[in-house]
Amino acid sequence: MASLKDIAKLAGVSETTASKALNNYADVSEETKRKVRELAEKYDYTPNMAARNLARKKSNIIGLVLSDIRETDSNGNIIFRILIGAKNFCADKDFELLIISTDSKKQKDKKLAQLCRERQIAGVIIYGLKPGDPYFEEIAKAKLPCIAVDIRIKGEHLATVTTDNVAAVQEVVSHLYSKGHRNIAFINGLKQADVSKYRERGYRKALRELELPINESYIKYADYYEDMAYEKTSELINENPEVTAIFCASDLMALGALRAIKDLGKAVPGQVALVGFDGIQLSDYSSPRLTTVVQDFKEIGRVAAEKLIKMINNEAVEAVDYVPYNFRIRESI
Amino acid sequence: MASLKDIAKLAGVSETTASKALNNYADVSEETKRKVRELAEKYDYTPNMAARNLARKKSNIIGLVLSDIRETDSNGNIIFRILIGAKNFCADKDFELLIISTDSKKQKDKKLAQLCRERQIAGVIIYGLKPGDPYFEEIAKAKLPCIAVDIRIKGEHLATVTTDNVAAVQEVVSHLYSKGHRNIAFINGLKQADVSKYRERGYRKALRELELPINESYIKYADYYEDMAYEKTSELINENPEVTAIFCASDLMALGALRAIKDLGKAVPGQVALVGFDGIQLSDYSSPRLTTVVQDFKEIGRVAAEKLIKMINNEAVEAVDYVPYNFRIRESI
DNA sequence: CTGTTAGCGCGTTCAC
DNA sequence: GTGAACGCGCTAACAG
Repeated sequence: MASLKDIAKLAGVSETTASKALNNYADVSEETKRKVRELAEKYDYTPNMAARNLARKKSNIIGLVLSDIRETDSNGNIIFRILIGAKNFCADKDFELLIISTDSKKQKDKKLAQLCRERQIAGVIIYGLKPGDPYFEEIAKAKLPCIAVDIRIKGEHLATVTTDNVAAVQEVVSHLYSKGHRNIAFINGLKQADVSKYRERGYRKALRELELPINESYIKYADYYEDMAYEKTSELINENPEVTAIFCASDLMALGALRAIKDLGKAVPGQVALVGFDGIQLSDYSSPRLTTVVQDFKEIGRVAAEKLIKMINNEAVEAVDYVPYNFRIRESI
Repeated sequence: MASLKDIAKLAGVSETTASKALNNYADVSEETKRKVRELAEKYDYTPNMAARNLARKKSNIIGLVLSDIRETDSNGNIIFRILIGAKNFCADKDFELLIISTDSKKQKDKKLAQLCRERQIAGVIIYGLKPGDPYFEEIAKAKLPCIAVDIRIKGEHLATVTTDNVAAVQEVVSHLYSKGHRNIAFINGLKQADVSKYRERGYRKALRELELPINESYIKYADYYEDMAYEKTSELINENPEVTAIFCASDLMALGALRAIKDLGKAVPGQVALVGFDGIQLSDYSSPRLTTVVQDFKEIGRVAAEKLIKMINNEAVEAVDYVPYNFRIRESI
């Protein structure tokens, strides 16, 4: 409960001097500094950040904007990992990370800019926003420093952090090819999502470079739902029994695909090789254990926070940062 | 960027009147209120919470204190669910939820009270603190309103939210008994943890009430680690081949136990029935799917936030709240 | 009903 | 080296 005023009084100096002493200003005698600091230590003094930010007209708070979170989602872990990565970095830099959870409805009630003003937020990291969400447009227009995870938005105050989806998928497909597969199908996620587009781009590019024909009936969209992936996979295999490998744009969909393949009486990896994407915990516990592209979400969160803080400090940053992924080969291929 | 001052100026009234109008004070004419509110709406005015809290000498911020979080932990999801539950409730009550992540080292550097002062935190929810952590003692002594999840700490400013572990385990054991099992073993977690104590109490109580002998060699401690559970289970079964049912104090340990049982050439549930605890996502994906006590972590988070806010408002609350669990019977028994 | 004064806890000129 | 004065954005107590 000790305030700067208390410490100043105890030290027999003005608040100004006490403040300067604690902030290590050059124009305060060592003797005074020592005294003030001792007292501060003794009484567990800690500056009130809100008051400090108010006075400095600055803020050390950044927001993590999450849209439509469902705690039951398999991606709960993904969000959590991003959160931890960002949080840890912020802690190191004496920044505060505030979670802002919204949904499409809430976004109509209050602008992001208002939320940020209300909470003194200097910049935001966004994850999970869908095209069409009100914030989506607002961010592009506003001048709020913003890092978009997995979404490409262009602008002076905007930057992106993501996994190199194109390269990752190319690596997957090439590896499948090298194992002898020639009929490689693709269960993609929600068509509108940016990541889906890039993953599909990687798939098509890989096939072209390998001089394999692109069979449009080999591409299905299961919107990142496990059950939908089950259905689409059944469909796929019934229509194209010659398929020997399936790449899914998420592990959860791969799990759905796995069930479908088994239910069709085919063996994984014996008759159909299966690859997922994300590297969620479940992928390591299925049987067979899933070969997948492990994304480093914690690092994504860290890099996002790092870039955002740089932007807030008016330092230049790259428009897009790619965080290394890890193609982890396990039992399903 | 519009401030109260701006709105007041535009409306041609004093800041005070503008403030009163926006906060719906009775002693402001409807006419003035309307005018001020219109302007506020027009310019997207939102009060700066930090400044408001400063002036009111109150805070609408509560902290969620998390210790030693590892994003790779299976309990990442648990923490996340608690977080969402608490967050949603806070959002409804216009409270802010701030995550405070610490570890045993950090706890030595800065007291919890300091962290809270720094961030204007009115009260905290703690989860995952271990006995011996510096904060543990501090919380008992300090006067900070505090809700401990899964930990019993007594005190005026303290309360607990948890699952009724004793009852849950009794239900598990009784059910196993009703299925004909008489040799029921127990893989417990970290002996020092509060939840472990209560789960063990439930186990012993159930056996007593069923008039089954308590065989101490049926009780092992695997500290909530999957690998350790694997070893302890192997040990258990080798020493006591007559065991036909094993209850594990966490799903993750149950997964380790499952591997052990299979590796020993026994079938689940054919030769050994297996029950877990927690209801993590993995429990629903193992084969066989795990029978388990599903804890409602989101609700735990919600109740924790609700109680804490009541305490902050000086309302009376129960010392302990039990959040309903769900004994979910699946394939492993 | 409205405005003046004062202050929350802190940082920043700018004289002294 | 030091401190008085002022302001950050807002609210509370009190006059008018």
